[in-house]
Amino acid sequence: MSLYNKQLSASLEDYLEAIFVLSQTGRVARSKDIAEHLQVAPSSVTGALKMLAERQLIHYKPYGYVTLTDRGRQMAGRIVRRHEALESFFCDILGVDPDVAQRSACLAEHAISSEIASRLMLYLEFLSSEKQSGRDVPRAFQGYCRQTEIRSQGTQKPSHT
Amino acid sequence: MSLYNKQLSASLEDYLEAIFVLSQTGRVARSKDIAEHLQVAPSSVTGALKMLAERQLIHYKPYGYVTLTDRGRQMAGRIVRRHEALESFFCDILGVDPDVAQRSACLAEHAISSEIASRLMLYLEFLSSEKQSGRDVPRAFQGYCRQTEIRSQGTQKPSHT
DNA sequence: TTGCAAAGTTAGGCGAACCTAATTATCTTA
DNA sequence: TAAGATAATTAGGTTCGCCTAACTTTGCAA
Repeated sequence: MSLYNKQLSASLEDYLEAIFVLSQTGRVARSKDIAEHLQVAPSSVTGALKMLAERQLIHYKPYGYVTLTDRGRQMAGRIVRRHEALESFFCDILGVDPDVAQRSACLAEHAISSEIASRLMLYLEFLSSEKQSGRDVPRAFQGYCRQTEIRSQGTQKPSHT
Repeated sequence: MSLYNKQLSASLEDYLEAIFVLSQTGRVARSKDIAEHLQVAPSSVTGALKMLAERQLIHYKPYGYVTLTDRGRQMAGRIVRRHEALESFFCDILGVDPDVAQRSACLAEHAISSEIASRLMLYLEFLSSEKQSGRDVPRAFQGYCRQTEIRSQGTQKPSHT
């Protein structure tokens, strides 16, 4: 009846991801850093850390440093890879503004199943291999987008600038 | 200070979408139908309908039928198109199980920006046009997936069946 | 070494979104 | 047309995730 196997909410996934990311750049993840990274109040972090500790995803003692358990690092890694795959797809394939891509990836990473995540990674790999074979799909798509813009020139409603 | 322009939560978007979908199949969307469609208790529907009415997205009177306003239909349409684009991408391009694709689309539709949504639709269009020109990218990807499966045959950890 | 600033936690409260149970309204049909 | 069935709403409660304010702990500097 413990929380050990209960799956994480989107919010807790964000905390776990933040700890992972911060652990990589600086050496330890402090509450303050996590709070800043996620733009929440420090007291919200405390609550989240307790939840993650109950699930044995982090080592946590009040007033102490936060580190990931093996389990936690594994799970955080999955989330980060998911995020990166989505961000890369939005930005590099769809050609969306990097900042927008980052923000949407942050939300969508909690929404897609693991089956979709792994397929997406494979798809990105596939497009890379295609490029090496001289078929640059993203580039062709860029061209298609430009064409479409031109084709729809006259059909736009007039802008108010 | 009204809610008119406040943007919808994921949950309210789901209700709006359900009303739209139900209005298309049967003629009117009853509370009961919405509740069944979204798998929530009828009393939850009542609360949501009040919120949507405050935002002038539906016509709602207690015990009466629910219909979309023009504004509501417009917004619901955007959500549905988003959903369809995601579902199609997951299923037709990535080759994921239709049921899984449907479920993830339902969640991800609330996560992606409108810029990404329109780009994704354009990308699907692009792949169709490519197919007509004899370049079937999804099919090539399928082949790539099969290859990868074969290549990684020996590197799998043994299954316990 | 003490004493203050910074960091972290606890306490208490709020809104969103759901639930169950009880009540009210509407519909149907005998 | 009146009663019972069905649908919808209200009332009240739970959980989650956040907040502010007050407090405690820690660490650094004089």
